[in-house]
Parts: sequence; structure tokens; C-alpha cells
Amino acid sequence: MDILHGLNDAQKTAVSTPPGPVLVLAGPGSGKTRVLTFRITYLIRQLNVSPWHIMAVTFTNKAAREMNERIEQLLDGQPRGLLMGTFHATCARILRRESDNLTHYQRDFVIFDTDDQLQVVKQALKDLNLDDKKFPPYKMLNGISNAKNELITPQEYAASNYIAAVTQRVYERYQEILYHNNAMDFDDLLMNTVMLFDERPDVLQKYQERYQHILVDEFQDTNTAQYALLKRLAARHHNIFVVGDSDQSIYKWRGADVRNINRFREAYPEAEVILLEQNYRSTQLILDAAKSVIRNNSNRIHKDLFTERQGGDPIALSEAYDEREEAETVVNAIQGLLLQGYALSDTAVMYRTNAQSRALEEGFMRVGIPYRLVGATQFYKRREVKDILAYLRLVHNPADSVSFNRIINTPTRGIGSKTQQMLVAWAQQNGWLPTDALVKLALDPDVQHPFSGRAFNALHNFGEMYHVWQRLYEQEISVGDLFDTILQQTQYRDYLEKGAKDSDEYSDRWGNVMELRNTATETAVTLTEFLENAALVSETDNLEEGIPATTLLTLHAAKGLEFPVVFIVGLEDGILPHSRSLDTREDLDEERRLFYVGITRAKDRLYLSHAFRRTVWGQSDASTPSRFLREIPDDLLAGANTKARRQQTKTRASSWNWSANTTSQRTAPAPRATPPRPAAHSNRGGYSLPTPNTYDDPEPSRPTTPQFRSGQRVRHAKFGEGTVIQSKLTGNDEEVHVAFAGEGVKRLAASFAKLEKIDD
DNA sequence: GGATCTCATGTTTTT
DNA sequence: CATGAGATCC
Repeated sequence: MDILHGLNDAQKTAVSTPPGPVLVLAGPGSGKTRVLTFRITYLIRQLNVSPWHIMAVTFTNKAAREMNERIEQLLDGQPRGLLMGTFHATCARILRRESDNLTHYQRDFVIFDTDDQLQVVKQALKDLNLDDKKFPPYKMLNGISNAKNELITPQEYAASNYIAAVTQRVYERYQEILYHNNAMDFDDLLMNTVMLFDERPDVLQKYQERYQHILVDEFQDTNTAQYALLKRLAARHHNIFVVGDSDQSIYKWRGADVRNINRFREAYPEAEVILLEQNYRSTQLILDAAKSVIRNNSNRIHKDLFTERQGGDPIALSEAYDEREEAETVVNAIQGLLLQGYALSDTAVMYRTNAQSRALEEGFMRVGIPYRLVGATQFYKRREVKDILAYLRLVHNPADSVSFNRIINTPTRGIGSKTQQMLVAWAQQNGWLPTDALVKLALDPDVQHPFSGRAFNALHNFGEMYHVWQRLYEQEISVGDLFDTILQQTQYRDYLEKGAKDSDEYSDRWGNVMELRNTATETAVTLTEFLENAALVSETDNLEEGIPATTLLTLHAAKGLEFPVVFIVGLEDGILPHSRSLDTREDLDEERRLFYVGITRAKDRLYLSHAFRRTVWGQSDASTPSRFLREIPDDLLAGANTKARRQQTKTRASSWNWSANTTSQRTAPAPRATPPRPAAHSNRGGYSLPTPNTYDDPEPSRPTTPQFRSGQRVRHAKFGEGTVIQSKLTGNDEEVHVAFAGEGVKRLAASFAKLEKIDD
């Protein structure tokens, strides 16, 4: 079988280039994952490289998993020994294996997430007698994290001004606390690996020999520490294959440094550079729009994206009165799309900030369209999940003070802050950990202690529990059983039930606990493993595909995804570009890339919208359409006097929306390059797209007279029987207001709600 | 020691 | 507006 089968020329060149440094600059939708997976297959099959010698790094677990699956298909089985994972997971693995060679850590070190980190910063501020009002913890943490991303130690941290001097001290103390806790934060995983390699050339050499071929996904998003790591690992064999797109770099604010692409070229002047410019995702029209936007960025490596999907539906642009109407317009448009045979899962709505999802959610809820929200409150950030994890972490690592503080009195068990302080002080005097002190109180009846009767009882009881868990852990009880024991002894369920405002909240939270338990029993063999997974896994990793719902997500979360239909809302100055990015050209460029990423997610259709007024933090203000909109040529847009609309900012003419007929049409009807949608893809059984360009023609199925009159009795699948209050025709649908007993008045779309008339 | 209230705060968030 | 952390009150 030909390993290169099905690839275009540029892809073939990339995949079959002889080992050595390779830089692949891959435009959106140009098949970069394909190139990476084929390259790995090529190394194994064609060049007889042992999978054992290959390391592939990604930024998300999802990307790693997808690549793994595809390689498995290509190779017809799991390649044994291939290392595929995120930067952080890979580093954690190396550090765990090399823990004997680490100065400050033992093998069972834990990973602190952002919440934990904040707690540590607060502790550090307290230890240094610094006011956390003057020095906001999250700002301190930013400084520390930035330093670590640049591989700067506390000692090296330049105290160039007062704030920096304070940050330096906090950083130093912060690091000490982490050592005491036997904990690393995310940044440490990278930095400590680099430092280990620098201190121990023998260790580095071992890994250089092991991983002779290194492949990197999303290279434009690497930070200095990640780049340093790659450079060291590849220093011996120079077999480093990186894939990236500087136009999709949207994480500068997290330390990602696009300049790494240039550094790479300088470090390896002999590197093969390959451009992937053919796009397999979008219509030419959508690509044209994307290109005309990104063109305005400075200092870019020019790419000339093209596709075989000539033409395409024009981009729909609309102005709404406010975010509520904007949501309504989106909902209407989606209902129209459903009639044309699109499935809900084909659609996605993207926005700049999470707060914008609210209006959209309400809009979807109003008509009962299911949606899924990506990444809002992440599972592992939920209070109840963090509580249980803290218990498990403390059993695993008795030195974990953050977890200790979290659960010592959760559920409340009479160990208040005074008692806690006393306990910590008492433990410290005796050179114990607070957890040691607890166990002493529980087991040693003769121990001298400073606690009053009531406090002693509370501590004694908790110490007993904790001791039991530790014993069970030593006896290698399963994670699930330990989990259950903790739940049962702490009566955590009762605590949730009591604390919840309503039964919904309770069942939600308890459901999360049970979900966590499932993960614990299903995926993890050891507690160490389970805790590591929990720390390094993110919400978007489990984005299920094909569920019948619209996807709501931020533009950041959209990277790497694609949808037949994409809506980008809130295209206003101050939102996109975000108000905090208006000052510098650099920031503005990054906002533009974000817009570019959004546009290029769309396969067939793109809808853009902005609102005339928007409520931000409870304040409704007039807004100006995004400056980026002006960068899209008018002939790519559909909509009545689009140009005027985009300039006429604060004087709003009449209300209109996407589904209304349009005056400006594409000159030639765009031939549709996509084959008709396979029936299996649509949940409406064999519905195919009616016309190539639905903006040109009125919808054939469009109702001309309302089917419902006020007073009509109707039945709805979910709400039961009700009475029509009024009904009016909207774009290509009918909007029916129905009063349901016990449910109130609902606004329903006739095409979607499947209302049944009741005659009597 | 624990619950309640007030006040400040507020992008994006792969790990 | 909505959330969370700290102060204040019981």
C-alpha cells in the first residue's frame, strides 16, 4: 500500500521529507493533522523507525487522542512505545520517572491547578506580610507564571521596579511553599524538565537517544519553556518536525511566542520549509473573506490559501438592536437552516467572551432548541469536584497544604479558623505536618496538646477518619473504594443536600460527584494516575461530536474545530476587538487572528452580526460595529446596503435580519462544490439542500399565511396543551405565541415546535 | 464557630 | 449583572 496515497503534493513533500528539521506552515483546514499522522506512519513504515523513538507533542489531550486514533487506523494497530501527549503530560511523565534526580521533589509530587496556585500566592503574601489589596494575588501569579514561561527563577527575577521587587519576593516564597507541599504548578512541569536537562547532561542524553524523532503540533503556540525543551531534546539528532500557523496564534497572552517560528528557522538554517495552502474545509468565498481580514496584520508570512470549492454562499451580515435581538436572529436563522436540511450539530455560535453566551442561551431556551455550552464552568473546577479531589489528594500527599485547608472544615465539623491556626502552629512547633498532628491527636491518648475539649473532639474525630483513609491507601485499596469510604465517612452527600438552594442544584452537584467517581473507577489504576489525569485533563477534551445540539463557544475554544455553519456574534469595537486590546498594534493583530480563526471554522456558511446596543456589566451602551467588518469586501456579503449599515453606526434604520430577503446578490449563482449532504448526516432523513444559494431565492417551503390563529387550541410535546395568543410570519417561519397552563406564554417557531392542532 | 451581608471586581484560559 | 471573598453579625 502506498503510504502517501490521498495526499496532495505539498502534503506528500512534508510527509516524505528525509529526517531532519522540518517546518510545516499549515493554513487552516489544510490537513495538518493528516500530515502529522502520515508522517509518523511514514517514519515507522517506510523508514523503519521504531515507534519507541518517536515523541509527538500536542497542546490538548483531545488532539493527542485524535492523532492516536488516526495513527492506529493507518497502522492497523497501536504502535508500541510511541509517546503521544501534551507538553505537560509528557513532562510530568519524565519528571515522575526522574524524581530521584530532582532536588526538591519526591516521586509522588502533585500538580497544582490555577485555583491551588492562587491559594499558594495568598499564603505567600500572608507570610511576607503583604497586603493582598495592594498586590492582587492573580496579578502576582501572572508575574510568576510569565517568569516561569521564560525560564526565569526567583533569584534571576529582575526587580526593576517596586512591583517587580515585590513579585520577586512573592515568587521566591511561592516556590518554597510549593516545595513544602511536594507540588508543581503547570509551568513547573515544563521549567523543571528543562532545568533537569540542564543540570544533568546524562539524563538529557538518555532522552535524546530515546526520542530521536520529535513532532510538534500547533507550534505557533509554544512558549519559551516549551521551545527550550524541544531544542534540548532535538539537539542531538535534529529530527524535529513542527507544524504551525502564525496566523492562528491566539495565546500570546499566555506566553505563546510566535517568534519561535523564526527562532526555529535561525536555529536550523537547513530546515525544510513547506507551505500547506490548499484548504479542504471552506468555500472559496469564506476563504476570501478570511484572507481579506488577515491581510491587515503586520509581519506575517504570506500564504495563499485556495480551495477547489469555488464560489459559495455569501456571508450574511446583520445588525440587531441589542444582544437579545441578536440571539433571536441567530435562533431564527438556525430554524431556517433546519428546514433546509442542516442538522443542529452542523451549527456553532462563536463569541469573544463567555459572558456573551447568556443572551444566546436564553434565546435558544425560549424556543426549546438544544444547545451545548463549551467550557463555561469546567467540571474539574466545580466546588464539589474540587472538594473530593482535595480529600484524595491529601491522602495521597499528606504535605498538600492547599487541600488540607480546603477540607479541614468541609463539610463543617467544628474546626474553625482559630482551631486550624492552633493546629498548624502546634504541628510546626513539633516539626510535624498538620496531617501528622491530626493523626497524633487521634491515636496517642497521652499527647500533650493545647486544645479545648470541644476543639479536641472535632480534631480527634477527623484525625481518626484521616488515619483510616491513609491505612486503606497503604493497603492498596482501589481508588473507587477509597472514594466511597471518604464520601461515606464525611457524609458529603448530606452536606451537599443541606447546602443546596434547591433540589436541582443538589442533584447537579451530586451528579458531578458520581461522575467523578466513574472516572476514578473506570480510567485510573492508581491514585497517582487518577490525580494526574484530573489535573491535566480539560473540559474541551471531552467534546462529544454529533450530538443534536447547537454548539456555543468562545473563539478561543473554536480553534481546531470546524462546522458547516458558523455564526460569529458581537462584532463590535470593544468586544471583538476587545476593549483591552485596542491600544497596541500587537494586541489588535491578535484579535484579528481570533476573528480569522472564527471565520475559517466555517465550511459552508458564515453569519456575522453586531448589535446596536449591548449590555455590558448591567450597563446598556450604544456600540460601534467592529473595525474588522470593514475589512471584508462588500461583494462577499449579503444584506441590504451593507456598506451603509457598517458605517452608519449609531443611527439605526429599520429592523431586519438574515432570513429576510436581500437586495444585493452575488452576481453569479455560486455553484455548490459540496455533494448533497448524506442522509445519515442529517437527522431529518434524506432532506437535501434545496438551492445552491438560498439568499437568491425565496424559500420554497416558506409559509405565506399563518397556520395558527389566536384562540386555536394546540398540543406541544413538552408543554402539553395550550392556547395560541398570536401568530405572525417571520423570515421563513411562523412565530406562534402560545399560553400553556402552568408554563406561561412561550414563543415557538412553528417549523420546529411541531404543534398539533386540537379541534373541539 | 458559623451564617449572612456587603463590596469590589470583571478578556480570552490548550495544561 | 453576577460572582466571590472578606467583614460583620449572631
